[in-house]
Amino acid sequence: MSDQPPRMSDPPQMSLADIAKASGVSLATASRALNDAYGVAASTRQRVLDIARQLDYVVSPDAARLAGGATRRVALVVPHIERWFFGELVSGLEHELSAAGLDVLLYHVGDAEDRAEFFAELPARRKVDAVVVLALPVGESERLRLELMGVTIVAAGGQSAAYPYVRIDDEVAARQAVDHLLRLGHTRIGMISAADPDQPGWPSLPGRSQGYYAALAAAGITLDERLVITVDWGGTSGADAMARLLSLPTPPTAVYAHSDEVALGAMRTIRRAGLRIPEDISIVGIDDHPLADLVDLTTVHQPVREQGITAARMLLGLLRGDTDVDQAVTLPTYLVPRRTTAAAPGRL
Amino acid sequence: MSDQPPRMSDPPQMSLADIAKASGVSLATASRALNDAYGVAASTRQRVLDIARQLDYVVSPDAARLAGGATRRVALVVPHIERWFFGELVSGLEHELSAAGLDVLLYHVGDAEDRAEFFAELPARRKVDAVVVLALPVGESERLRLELMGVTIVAAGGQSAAYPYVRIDDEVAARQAVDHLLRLGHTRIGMISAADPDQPGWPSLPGRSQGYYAALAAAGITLDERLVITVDWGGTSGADAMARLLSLPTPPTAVYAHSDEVALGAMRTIRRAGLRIPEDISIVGIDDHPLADLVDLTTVHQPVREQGITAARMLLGLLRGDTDVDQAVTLPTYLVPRRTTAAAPGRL
DNA sequence: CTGTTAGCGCGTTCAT
DNA sequence: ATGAACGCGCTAACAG
Repeated sequence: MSDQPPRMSDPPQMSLADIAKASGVSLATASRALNDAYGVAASTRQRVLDIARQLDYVVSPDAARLAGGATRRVALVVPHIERWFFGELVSGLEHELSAAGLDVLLYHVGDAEDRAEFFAELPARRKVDAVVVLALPVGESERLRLELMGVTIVAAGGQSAAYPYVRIDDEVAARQAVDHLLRLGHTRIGMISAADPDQPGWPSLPGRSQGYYAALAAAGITLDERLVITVDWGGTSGADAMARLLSLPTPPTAVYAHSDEVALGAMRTIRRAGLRIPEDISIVGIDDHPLADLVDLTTVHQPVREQGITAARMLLGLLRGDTDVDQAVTLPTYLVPRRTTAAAPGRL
Repeated sequence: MSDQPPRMSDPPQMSLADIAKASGVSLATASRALNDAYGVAASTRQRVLDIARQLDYVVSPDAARLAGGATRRVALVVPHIERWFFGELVSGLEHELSAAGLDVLLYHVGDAEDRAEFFAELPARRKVDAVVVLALPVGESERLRLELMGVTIVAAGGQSAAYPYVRIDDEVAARQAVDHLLRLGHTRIGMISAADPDQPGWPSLPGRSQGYYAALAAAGITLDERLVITVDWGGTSGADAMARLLSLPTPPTAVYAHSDEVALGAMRTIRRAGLRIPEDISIVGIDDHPLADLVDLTTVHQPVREQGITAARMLLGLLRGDTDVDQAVTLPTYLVPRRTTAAAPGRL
């Protein structure tokens, strides 16, 4: 029942007028103080701020917005919130954004249809000051629509359109994975590529395919197209893809998967086929999913939460009008060797 | 205030007044029609609705709220958005809520500190019509704070305080897991319990411990307390706990873990110790995490996304003022036997 | 059934 | 540096 000593505040309704009166200033001055605007004596501002905090006052975003101010809201547009990668990204973004006093609106856009609807509806109502697009390609018309409404946009966990972005270099990550296999002496390396749900057959992360091609080319290995399989994202698909790889006349001695989840599926297929990892077949993924550590999967680590945090800070800077914000950040990735990769059979 | 350079003077922004005029009715009537209120001729309502849709008009939540209406926003208070369980729950909630035209605000409260702050400041105050608390125990003092917001509250993925809830029965799930082990002839069954981060040493899901105790008791097995280990949630902790279990004079022949993630960690320890699963040790988890299937982990399935969907519908009903909404829903769980459990050693 | 009117809480010109 | 007044877009009484 009894709360903390000094933190007693339950007036459900408390308006700017209240704190203005309590501070002995006018509404306008109180407003300016809270908004960090020009033309307020430092001492006055401080007094208002103190009173406001003491009274546990928060401006009503609704009223603020209506009066022409900012909404203090940011929309996160995310394709698959149930996947670890996006959860982690959202976690980082939310942390920074809410610390800055911004509210986070979550919009889950699964397929292209959801997306079209989102971009059609959101701008019309000016519900937010900014939009963070998570690893989602944004079309040109969608971009214009948003731009027109004057909302700031940032891409996190991937690059899209011409927005400021925070990402990793997928091609580099792919090369780190494949080069590792190459170094171990593998020459017959399969790739299980994760497809874009909206564009089956095409990798959703093209860089992760390009890195594979580049690595093979650099090693002077001619591509065997039968070794490349593109499937839906997810473990089950990975398992199926691996089965196809194993049924080849000459199966690969190593497999590179676009993601750890896919790699895990492949591992199950390999083991069920009675083959050993890494003695018979090596496998490497990308992401460094927390479970990768638990299954001893060799993978390429990418800093996911940090991408979210960085994107949030970038956005905050943009919103603040800073002129020196770096609008193109690529975070580093690195190989994490574990127990699913070893020298090619008969080569040690 | 600091917008993009060019101030667009072409805001396709239209108001209720516009659609009222276009429909040849008054503001009030238009409002009533849009809000599905009583006392509007069906024909009039239809006309207004048609015009509104045709003009791609959406009411401004800000103005609506300010004028005393609903915000059409719901807050999701979630502890660990990066974990699969919560992502899935959020996904289900978001889907239903946004389908009903509600916006979703995300409040991530990680540790006890976040939580204290959340409940102290109630950032969601006056911003939402309802809040959904995700698998988060709400204390009495916190409950009072929440109540202060004067909004509808629902608990999803767990029960908390006296709010309407959707959950599974953790004790039943635990019994399904442990009974399975018992049926296989195991008598020495260890438990790796996942602790509440805020209250180390105590299981965050007490029912999952109680089910274990109940199952053993029902089987007439006296509890060996050394077989129960409580660790932080997560795979690494599971691995550590398993190591302790293995170092016992007489290690268990089977292990029941509070979650699949924990079970995965335990599996790694078992395998690294040179023991075979399930020949030497059986292991079972709870959740049916998508990766459980990929590692052939026996577990108890719980419908996570469905809990989110159900909670959302419950909330919608409450908001709508329905009188016949079921405010206490417990969804069923079931055992999914896979390859990590087998008859007790020397008993087949 | 429908129209009129009065704010909701705040940012913003204008004044001073 | 500060204050007074206006209006953002909408819902909620009240009339009619």
